[in-house]
Amino acid sequence: MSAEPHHHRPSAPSWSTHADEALSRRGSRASAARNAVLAALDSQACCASAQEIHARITTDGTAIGIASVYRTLELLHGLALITRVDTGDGVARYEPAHPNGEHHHHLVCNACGAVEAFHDGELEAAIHAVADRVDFRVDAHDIALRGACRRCR
Amino acid sequence: MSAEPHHHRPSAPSWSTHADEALSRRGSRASAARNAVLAALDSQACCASAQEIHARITTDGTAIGIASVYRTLELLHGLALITRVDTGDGVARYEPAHPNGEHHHHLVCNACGAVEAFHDGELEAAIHAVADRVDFRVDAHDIALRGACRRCR
DNA sequence: CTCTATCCGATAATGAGTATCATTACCAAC
DNA sequence: GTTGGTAATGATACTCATTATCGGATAGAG
Repeated sequence: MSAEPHHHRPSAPSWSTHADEALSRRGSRASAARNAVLAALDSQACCASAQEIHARITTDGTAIGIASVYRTLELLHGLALITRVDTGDGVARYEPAHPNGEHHHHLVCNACGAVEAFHDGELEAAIHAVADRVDFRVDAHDIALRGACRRCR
Repeated sequence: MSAEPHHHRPSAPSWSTHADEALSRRGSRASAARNAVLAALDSQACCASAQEIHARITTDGTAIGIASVYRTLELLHGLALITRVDTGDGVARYEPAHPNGEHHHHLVCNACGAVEAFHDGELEAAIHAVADRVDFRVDAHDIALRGACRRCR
């Protein structure tokens, strides 16, 4: 296992480095397709669909098959390295899952489909309280608030 | 606004009656297909997909087209008479939305796909607090807790 | 009863996601 | 450096939920 490169770049604890390591540990091999998907995920602001990710990679000059995007996303999701976000339009979107458990939830505009992120500590606390109370082992939670964004209101 | 019928029958304030009235008010016509879908929704325990609803109606001896099920669900959803539940398996499920705003959320088993319902007042309160704080008009919220049900744990 | 807007059901089209499979390429061992 | 086992790739065929289309049926007002 190679040592972690302790660079002088504070702005990039880089989720993709974390993901890369987890994949290596898992015995997965590096490849152009996988690197491109990791890089795309790392640089996206919020969630993105498989096709959006593929389009961006293609635009950036790397030609990879759409199947590889789906495969990589499935693999990453299985390892809990990315989170699937379902906005209700029949398209799965994904975003990096940070190892410290830090995460956010989404505001979905019913009119234009825009997605915004928010975080709220009390909401998280309420979720955890419920999780302790039910007869169910809760591993994750998805919350979406739906309505109208500022522009569509 | 008509008075709420204060019957001696606590088990049947009947959502479908409420839905029927809302549809008539809207100028929609009654039909065998629509009635069958309303009845199916009214009698289901939790959420059901379009195909499940269609299968049940067919089994019960009424032959209607699958397109009518989708059409009716779309109409009802547009009037906020039903709620769409997305469990992440690419299939939309629906359940009656009760006029008093009473609703529940879902526990989804990642292993077997089972869906259970739960309700929690504090969670609702936390949601409303967030809704007031964000720059977004929040009309509805979806919450899904994912993990393993008792049998799959 | 007639007329017309609405709804119906069968089916074709759409589109996201998955399975298949021959080929390619990583990488540990030699 | 070469090699061999095997995972990964990409093109494409496929599945399947959902939507669009369209000719015919029907509710329900007048």
